[in-house]
Amino acid sequence: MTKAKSLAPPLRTAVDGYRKGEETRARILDVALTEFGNSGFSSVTTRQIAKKAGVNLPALTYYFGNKRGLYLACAHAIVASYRDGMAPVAEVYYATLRAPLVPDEARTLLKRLFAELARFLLSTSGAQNPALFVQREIASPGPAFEILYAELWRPGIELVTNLIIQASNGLLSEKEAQVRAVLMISSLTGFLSGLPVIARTAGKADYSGLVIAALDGQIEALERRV
Amino acid sequence: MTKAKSLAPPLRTAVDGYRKGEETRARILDVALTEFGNSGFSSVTTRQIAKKAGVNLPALTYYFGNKRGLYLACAHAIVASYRDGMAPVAEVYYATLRAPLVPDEARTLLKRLFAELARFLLSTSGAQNPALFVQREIASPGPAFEILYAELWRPGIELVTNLIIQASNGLLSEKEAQVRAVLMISSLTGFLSGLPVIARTAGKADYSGLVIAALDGQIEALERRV
DNA sequence: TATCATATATATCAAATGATATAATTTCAA
DNA sequence: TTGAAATTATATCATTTGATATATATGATA
Repeated sequence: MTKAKSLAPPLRTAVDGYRKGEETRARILDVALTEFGNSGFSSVTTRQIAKKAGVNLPALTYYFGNKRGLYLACAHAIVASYRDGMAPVAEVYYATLRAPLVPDEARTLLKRLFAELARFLLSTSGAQNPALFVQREIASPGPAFEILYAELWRPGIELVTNLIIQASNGLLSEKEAQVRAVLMISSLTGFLSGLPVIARTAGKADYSGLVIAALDGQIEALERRV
Repeated sequence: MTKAKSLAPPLRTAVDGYRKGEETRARILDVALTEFGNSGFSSVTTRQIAKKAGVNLPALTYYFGNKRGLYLACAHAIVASYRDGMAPVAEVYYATLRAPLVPDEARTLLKRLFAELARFLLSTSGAQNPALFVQREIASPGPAFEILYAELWRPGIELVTNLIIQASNGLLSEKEAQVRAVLMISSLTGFLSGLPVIARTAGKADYSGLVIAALDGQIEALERRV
């Protein structure tokens, strides 16, 4: 019964194949990340991507199956990139879940976490904007929602919520802390979306310092009293 | 030379015409606001809108010229809706620009402003989500960018920046205050985008109280010392 | 160098989509 | 009631778009 689809392309993975092929694959993925990140799934045409990547249309099919597959590959690449970029602080996650923290420790960890995140997000070189990609997918779920939700959003919110609760010395309920977590993270990604618009009037600059300072203020202001 | 395009449809406006026509127009606009707001310009097809509005395809052309025209009409409707919804606080805007304020006054005004905004945004009934519409258009400029930027974004940021400067008793520079303004507003709109996802785990609820409390905390924490 | 898997290119398809010409119907005022 | 303006419906077009069949070229390896 299993009709062998004899002509189905081998669908290059990231490991096998010749060197040049992998380069092309990477180039396509790179362009796709930029385009999808800036404009979203359905605004971008496969032809646009092919053209900007300097390949012809069937190359996308050859390497990624179809448009959706390419989009999913972008999502996976973003998850991996976050993993790498946030590795220094990732350990914090597990540390937090293991032992309870003194409020001031939690506060410090929160600050470090957000500083790292802000730096990572604001530093992503060039036109590529993974945060926008994620934000869009969360705001209106598309093909990559489940991945990004499960791999980035949920664990991120959970970690921050957890730290906020501990920083507030238990003064904030789970729900209150969660709201604050979402607000803080959203403010960062939202800031990134607005950045080109801000630069429009205020000029380009390195905002990471200012953003981190503002976030530190927010963290410092978390409920303290017992 | 001016060739009279004799057959060009009159392009119904909101004022003239028969009653039933205006109702149909409103119905189309309503559906468009929902669909565009949830999925963005290019994800939504004119057929989808026509179907959900219970009209046939040429009706969109008849009332709005083309897809882009319909999208722009949505943007204008959103601007008008904000104007109405925020009218109670709009006066604050002009008051602020006229006379300088004592820091505590500015703080109070900021709180009132954000409370009103949060209530307005979180209360928008049903599936319609104008904040998402605006956010998307700011993040990746489309046909309605100029309108929304000039009518909502810029004045909003300016007002909040202004108030923050005054609340901080001049301790914060224009740029610092602007960053904080963008962060605070972004956190709100970002929260809205995330709301359906939050409800996924935490259940539906009225979050406006919690959000307002969190924002109040942020405002309270603005630099005070002289 | 011969050979075969890998990679790129050409040409084309079918469906979806925005838009329009045009016909039928409805509404309201005279 | 009637007639013109306003509204709704039908049928159809031209592009765009994602995708594929298929041909050619390239690179590794025996």
